[in-house]
Amino acid sequence: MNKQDVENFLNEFMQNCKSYQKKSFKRNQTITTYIQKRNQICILLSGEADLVRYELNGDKTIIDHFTKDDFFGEALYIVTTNNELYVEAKKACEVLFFNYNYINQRCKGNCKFHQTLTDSFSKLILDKVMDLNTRVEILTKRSIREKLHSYFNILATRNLSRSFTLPFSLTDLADYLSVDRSAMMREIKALKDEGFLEKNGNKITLLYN
Amino acid sequence: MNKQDVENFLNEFMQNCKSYQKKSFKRNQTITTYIQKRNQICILLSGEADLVRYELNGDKTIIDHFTKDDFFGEALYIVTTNNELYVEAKKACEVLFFNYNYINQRCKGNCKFHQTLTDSFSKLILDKVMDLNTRVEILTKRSIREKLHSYFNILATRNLSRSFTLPFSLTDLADYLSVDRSAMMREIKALKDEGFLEKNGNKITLLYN
DNA sequence: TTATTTTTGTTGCAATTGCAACTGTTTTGT
DNA sequence: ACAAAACAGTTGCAATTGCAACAAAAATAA
Repeated sequence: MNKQDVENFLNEFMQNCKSYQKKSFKRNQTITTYIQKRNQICILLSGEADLVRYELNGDKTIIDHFTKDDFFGEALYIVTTNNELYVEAKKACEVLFFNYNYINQRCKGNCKFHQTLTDSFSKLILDKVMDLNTRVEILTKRSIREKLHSYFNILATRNLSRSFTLPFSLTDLADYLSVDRSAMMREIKALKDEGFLEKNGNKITLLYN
Repeated sequence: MNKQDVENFLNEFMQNCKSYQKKSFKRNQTITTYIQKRNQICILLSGEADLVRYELNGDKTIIDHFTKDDFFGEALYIVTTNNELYVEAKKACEVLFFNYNYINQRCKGNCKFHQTLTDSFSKLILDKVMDLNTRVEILTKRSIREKLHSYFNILATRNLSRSFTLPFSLTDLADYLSVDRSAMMREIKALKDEGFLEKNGNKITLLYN
């Protein structure tokens, strides 16, 4: 199920089924928290949002980054720790909320769109697994340089080009890679100086294979 | 679906369905690789195995650790990079192989166990998502001390006790946390000296809340 | 049971990373 | 349009981490 499929499906779903809520959020508003066990599934219809964790020492980690048609919710993020996680709108967002229980249950009207959702859900989850595996792949790299290299390669592959635009700010990139921002900037500068890449604002071009 | 459920299900499955292969492996043998796109799903019936990646520089990373009734396979590990991943037997293993396509297809005999598998699969995947989220949670911690703290807390929570046995050797723990072994040992020693934990071989007791 | 391999435990030293503290630029909100 | 906030870009210095190289203990294989 690709992004276009998701979009088509959602349009049909929203026209035919009333078992969801749609809400709008402004920049910096909290869309949801992963504290209460609400079995909530959310789909981002427009805008951008981050799943973030704040440590006691003030460190912020961007655990995930969501764009149009991404889905999230505590039903998809079950851990054994009791950290407080927030989904924060980075831009104005429209979000669809519904309950995970619906996914494996028929709704009262035996609505066929729930069935479609059920059928699609394992594929959506597999996408989520892929994202998480990618994230783990990057995070297990032992140096900032390797993390950048790994992440940039993934972006280049996705973009089918050695040029690509970073999906978020450099500040957020550091949080995503879970490294200090200034140390990351230093490393990016070194990569530029050594001729491994070119950088124009948020646009990166890799100069190696 | 807990471990007991998985076991019961597998027993029934294996008695009633022939669309799988069962193989045995000795210690250090490679069970499978994640290179070819085989859509293979594997279930570990007995023994222990690791999903590992070898970097060009020789670094080894333990991406995942499998014990009885865990399932794995490249159908569950799709990334955009072309790294070679191996599943290596740490002890003598028995493994069940079948194809992911079976999961969303009826088999020729319209076997009801495939249906059960289909129904169970999204739950199994959710468990996988949980594991991955936990892994990301640990890996995003910025220091070895925080990584250890985070991981030990998870083990303590799972074990419902502040005492627990590490599920793998200290050497492998370092690979799992993606840090240098000697640096990790130094940190464990510091934690002992500072009175945060006690250690007896692979048994750890946390002395804080 | 003995030899071999793996694991544990340690340490000095070098390299990397994080921290703090700035300045200038860009973006956002009113 | 202007003020405020966020972001980008730097740097010195301290702390942490990784590397290399051991010896001793434990586990495994023959």
